[in-house]
This record gives sequence, C-alpha cells and structure tokens, in this order.
Amino acid sequence: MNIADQTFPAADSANEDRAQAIRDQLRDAIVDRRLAPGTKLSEGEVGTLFDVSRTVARAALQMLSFEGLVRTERNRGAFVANPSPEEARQVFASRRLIEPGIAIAAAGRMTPAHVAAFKTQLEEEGRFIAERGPSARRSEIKASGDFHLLLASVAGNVILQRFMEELVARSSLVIALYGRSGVSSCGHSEHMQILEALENGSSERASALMLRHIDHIEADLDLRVRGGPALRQALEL
Amino acid sequence: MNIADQTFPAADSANEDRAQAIRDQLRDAIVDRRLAPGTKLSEGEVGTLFDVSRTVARAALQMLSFEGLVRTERNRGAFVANPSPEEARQVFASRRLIEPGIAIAAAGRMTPAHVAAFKTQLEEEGRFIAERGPSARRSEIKASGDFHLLLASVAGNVILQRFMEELVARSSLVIALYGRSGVSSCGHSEHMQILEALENGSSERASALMLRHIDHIEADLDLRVRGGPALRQALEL
DNA sequence: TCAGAAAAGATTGCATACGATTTCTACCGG
DNA sequence: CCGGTAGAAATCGTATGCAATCTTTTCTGA
Repeated sequence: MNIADQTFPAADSANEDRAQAIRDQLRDAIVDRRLAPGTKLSEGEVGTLFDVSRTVARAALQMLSFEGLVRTERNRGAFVANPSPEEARQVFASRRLIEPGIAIAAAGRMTPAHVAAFKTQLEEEGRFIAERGPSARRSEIKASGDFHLLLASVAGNVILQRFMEELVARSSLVIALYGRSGVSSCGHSEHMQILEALENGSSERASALMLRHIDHIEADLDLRVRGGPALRQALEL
Repeated sequence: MNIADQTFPAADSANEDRAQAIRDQLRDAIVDRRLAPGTKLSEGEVGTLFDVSRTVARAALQMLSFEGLVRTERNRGAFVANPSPEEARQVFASRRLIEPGIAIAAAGRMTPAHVAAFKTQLEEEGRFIAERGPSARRSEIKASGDFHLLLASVAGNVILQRFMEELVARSSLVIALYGRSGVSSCGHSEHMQILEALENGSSERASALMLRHIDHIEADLDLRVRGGPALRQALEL
C-alpha cells in the first residue's frame, strides 16, 4: 500500500466505516467552530470534499442530525445546527442533571492511570489558554470539552458517555452562539479543583463542584433573544 | 415475521419521512417483543416487507442502531440488540440518574390537562394488566413504558425526552431478556403513587418514589450470566 | 466417516441514475 | 421601478446495479 495516499491523519479509521470517519471530522469542525452555525452542508459538497458518493455523505449527515449538531430539512438539506436560547437552556439543564452523577461515579473508579490522564489533559488545556490567537482559542474550547468527556469515560457507563458526547458537542455550539467572555480561564481552575476532589475520592465534593462549574458556564451565556426569534430565523443562513 | 401487517393508516406519516415511519414500526415491534433479541433484520427483507428500497430500509436500521435497539456488524447486517447484563446495569444506572430529575421537573409543570393524560394512561395500563393473553401482555409492557415517556414529555426538555425514549426502549429489551416475573402489577401501583405526588406538587416525594420504582424494576431482573458470556455470544443468533 | 477446500449463494457497501422538489434567474406586464 | 411568473439549475429522495465480503453447500482425499 502506498503511504502517499494517506493524506489525512484519519489513517487509523481507514479500515472502519467511512461514514463514521466523515462524521467525526465534521463534528470536530463544528465543535471547533470552523463551521459556523447555519452553514449549509450539502450532500454533494460533503461527498466531493471527502471523495465519497452522496450515499456515504448522507449517512454521515444523518448521524450528525441524530446528535443534534445538524438540522436537516426535507428536500432542503442539512445545516449546522443553530440552537435557540431555549435549546441552549435545555442542554445545560441536562448537563446539570447528568454530570454531577457522572462525577460521583467517576470518583469511585479513579485509578492512578486515570489521574495521569487528567493531569495530561489539564496541562494541555492550560497551554492553550496561555497561547493567543484564534487557533489556540479553538483548541482551548475543544480541550475544555475533552475534560468532561474524559470524566465520562472514567465513569464507565457507555450510555451516559454517549449522552455526554452529544451534550458537550452541543454545548460548544451554544457557547459559540451565546458565549460572552472567555469562560475557559476560570473553567480551567474549576477543572483542577474537580480533579483534586476526584483524586481524594470525595465524590460529594466533586459532584457539588461540577454542578457549580456548569452553572458558571451557563451564567456566562447571554441567552436573551437578539432582535426577536423571527429575525434570527430569517437571518440564520 | 409479520410486522407490517397492520394495514397502513398512512395518515400521519404519509408525507413525512418513510424511513422514520419504518423505524417507528420496527421499534414498536422490538419493544413489544414481537421481534426477539438477536433476530436478524436484513436490509432486503425489511425493504420488501415495507415495500421500499434497501436504501430506505438501511436508513431506518441505522436510526435504530443509534438508539441502541439494533446492533449492526460490518458486512454482516443488523440484528435486534441482545444487551449484556453489564449493558442492562448501565441502562438502569442511567435511568436512576435521569428520571428522578425528570420527575422533579415534571412536578413543577403539571397542568390539569397533564393530570388527565396521566389518568387515561394509567387506566389503560390497568386494563391491560387485568386482561390475559400474550397480546395484552405486550400492550402492558408498552403502556408501562409510556408512563415514563409521558412523564418525560411533561418535564419539557426535549433532549432529556429523547434520552428517555432510548432508555425506555432499551429497558424493554432488557426486561424481555432478563425479567423474572411480571413486574408490571406492582409497577402499576407505583405509577399511581408517583402521579399522586406529582398532582400535589411534592416534587421531592415524586423523585424519591421514582428512584425506588426503578430499583424495583431492576431488582426483578436476573442479571447473572447464564452459562457464561461466550456461550451466549455463540448462541445469540 | 470426517476434516478441509473450493464453489455457489446470499447480503452488505458503495456508486450512480433518475424523477421530484426547491431555489435561483430572467423576463414581462403593470 | 417593482412584483409576479415561467423556465433553468441545483439539490434532494429513492431505486437499482455491481463489486466485495460473508455464509453455506458441495466436493475431495484421507
């Protein structure tokens, strides 16, 4: 096999489902805000971009629409989701319900290996915060979400893990749309506090910290409707 | 297998997505246990059964696989999911985490109309319990799940509602596989207790009752591995 | 008789084709 | 100058065809 034709770092998923690989790349792009909310994702365009037929592109878009990252309208196509303020509130309400429980579960399952993984993650997170520029900013957003995903994986419930994947991804969209400041700098210290509680096995404390953390993230949003929902709808594309 | 033998009403799902309609019918069949866990669902068979092409059938199966009701293996096809005991535990762990919170949210939003809907639902549930025969039994299982789905819809968070739809459906599968007795008769009275708490707006009580209710359902399961997981795996088809 | 290999059959993965629907554009009458 | 309409272009929904893969059956040799 030729090495040159593996142009992308997606080499590990070469053998796997191509639709899944495309979904992952698109999801990353959405979460990273390289694709703005409302952007049209036509089947043909995605297909040619990834060099597959519309069949495969369509499957990838369907997956993303299940995750709520993409909204599809019949006979019109797929668009990067444009969550309403109400939707945003529901995303965070769901996280408030689920994540404290995940923190408790994770606290009871922490191993030294997990701690090391968290340390690595938080270091990286810190690095991106220190850096400047839009690219570092994107990486920072992603890293911040990865902390929560790592926690979910430690909790050891694959169903909840998948729910969290969806919620974290949608949160990125919401923050992109309604975020006010860089919440991340204060988020970083909260992540470190949570890790500390997890290390000590103080599940209650970890849970409480997590709840407050989510509250802080949501508090940084400006969920007032700007110019009325009708206007927003009209301008969404 | 005769799933699609219900003469198509085609009323509500006529101009909607056909794949979605097929998914709904298949899901009902799985939840009702008309399709046993492990049953193969070949694209061609589903397609001819519903009189659509494999393309559409495939889309429906993909949706179900996202919901965890169907497991797809590359180049082998789709099968009705056969959840492992571990998976079963995770389903109920997820419900224990989410449903008490849903009960609290619903308690704060109950209207007379909601109460009436619950009353109707519980009546129906009781009717099926009184009846005998496998058909009534199936309806009973479905009705029992509908109580939880109704609650989720009252809570008013569409994200959590979707999560609950998935969890309730998967619970049916789990109960089909590992259920011991008819849990439903005692479940019915617990449902009524929960409704009572909801009517009074005692959210804490509703939440606590819900938690106990889930515990009871899970306690009725026999999650010991029967004959080792290897054997089960081997015989799953 | 049975293990192993080869061929036949079935099923999936993917690409492509075609009709249907929507969106864009140019033209016309007011 | 503008709103409305007919035609063109683009896009989607779905069916179908072919190659790749998996499964089953059949055949061969010990």
